[in-house]
Amino acid sequence: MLISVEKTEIFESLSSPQFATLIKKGQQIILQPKSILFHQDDLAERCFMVNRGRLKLTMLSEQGKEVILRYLSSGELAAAIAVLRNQTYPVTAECVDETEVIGWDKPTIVALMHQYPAIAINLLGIVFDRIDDLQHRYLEMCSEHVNQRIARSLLRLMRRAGIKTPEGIHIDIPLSRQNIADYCGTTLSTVSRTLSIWEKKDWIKSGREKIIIKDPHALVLFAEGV
Amino acid sequence: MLISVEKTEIFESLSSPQFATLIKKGQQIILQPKSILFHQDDLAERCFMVNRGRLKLTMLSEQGKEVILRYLSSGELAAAIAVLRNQTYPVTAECVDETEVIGWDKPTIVALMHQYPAIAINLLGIVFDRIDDLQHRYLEMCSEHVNQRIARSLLRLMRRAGIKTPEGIHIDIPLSRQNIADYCGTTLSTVSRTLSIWEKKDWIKSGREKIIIKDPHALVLFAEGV
DNA sequence: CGCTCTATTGATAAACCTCAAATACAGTGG
DNA sequence: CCACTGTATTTGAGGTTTATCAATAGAGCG
Repeated sequence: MLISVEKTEIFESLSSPQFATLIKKGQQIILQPKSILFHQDDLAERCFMVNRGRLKLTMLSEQGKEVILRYLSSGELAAAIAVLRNQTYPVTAECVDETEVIGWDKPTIVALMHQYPAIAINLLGIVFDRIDDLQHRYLEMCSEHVNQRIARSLLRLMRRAGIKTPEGIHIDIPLSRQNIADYCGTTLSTVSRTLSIWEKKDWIKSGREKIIIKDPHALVLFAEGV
Repeated sequence: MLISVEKTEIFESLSSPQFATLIKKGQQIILQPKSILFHQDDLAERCFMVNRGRLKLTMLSEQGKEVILRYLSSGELAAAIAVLRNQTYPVTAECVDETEVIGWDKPTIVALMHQYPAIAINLLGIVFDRIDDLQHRYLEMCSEHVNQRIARSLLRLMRRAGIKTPEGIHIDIPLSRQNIADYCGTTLSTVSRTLSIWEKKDWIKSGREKIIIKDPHALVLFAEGV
């Protein structure tokens, strides 16, 4: 298995032999695009680390509207805290590309945490980032207009999955207008209209499920209401 | 100090002597209503447990709009994860009533976590609840109409701070229309209008900074879009 | 009783969604 | 290489929701 300590967020302060033990105790799973790793309201029996590919984490409202919470890439964890509780987890994890994950069941991960307290403490750091991200997005949802939120969403996705190209920074996730709408709580039409305007201003370049950001600075200013 | 293990969320699986040690290592602080325990973008140098009274956790948007993240009551923790990172924490904690907290500085809390791994693991459980709450509210913000969100907010506050009275369930937090608006991302006028309607339907009874819920079931049905 | 803070309510405007039709694009099989 | 098919995207018209502004009424306090 091609897993390095460096690319993981959870095992930062562990030694290599400790890390090897952890991976050995987990189970490798390979999934096809669009398959579901775990489903909303499943009992959280295992937690996972993405090793290759990407997961899309979503929630479904009672009216059936899908909301995207986050995209996870290599080294990131899913259901890591949920597994510690004997509860269901109201989130669905769907593969965007072909995706490889390592899974640990509850007894294993709990035992590992007791054996290496650093894991739990690292996990707290990771969770802090999640809360921070969620709180900021919650703040934006409460206080900003749709197209500001779209700008911030593109910038956020760019920071997490951006690849430099001659044309600009390419967001390396297949993102439809609908996906962007689900990510920032609006509709396909509104996203499409907004992106059209920005494309005319040469701030972005977009295609079918593809976004390239040509002028991040303009988007930042726009998001800040300038 | 009047602190019991039972009423705290963090120290659940600790023995009483262990618990006593923890409290002894902390610092007791008593604050007047409206005073600020920590301010948005302060460096998180201590974490706190509320022992008496209530804290209001808020964030401020770039345009100056206040958003209420949560009200904390006895036994709940503030800045508990932020303190583990050497970072600022974008949240303000303001006292609603006269409030007593216990504070621990970073070296102390880190040492305690290494000494008693159960603390870090309990903390993960608490943090899970926070994330769960935030995710649900984020979902609601993304997918529901204002008055559905107001209904859910009242129900949520009722569950966390409700007191049974002959008239109905009283939310034991001084809540102005503006507070409710800040809690669910809308405006004072909209909240006032909505509550007026519900008062006429006899679902609630409200006064100056006071809400009594007379028919929770009606609100639940309304929130679910029935 | 007057002062201040909170709440109510109306009128108006802006933001945004919904619905719908047309167009562009990628992949497939002939 | 081209037509075909299923998505994805664009764009318009119209309506709903909700914010904004503003003026009035009510509650609590010294």
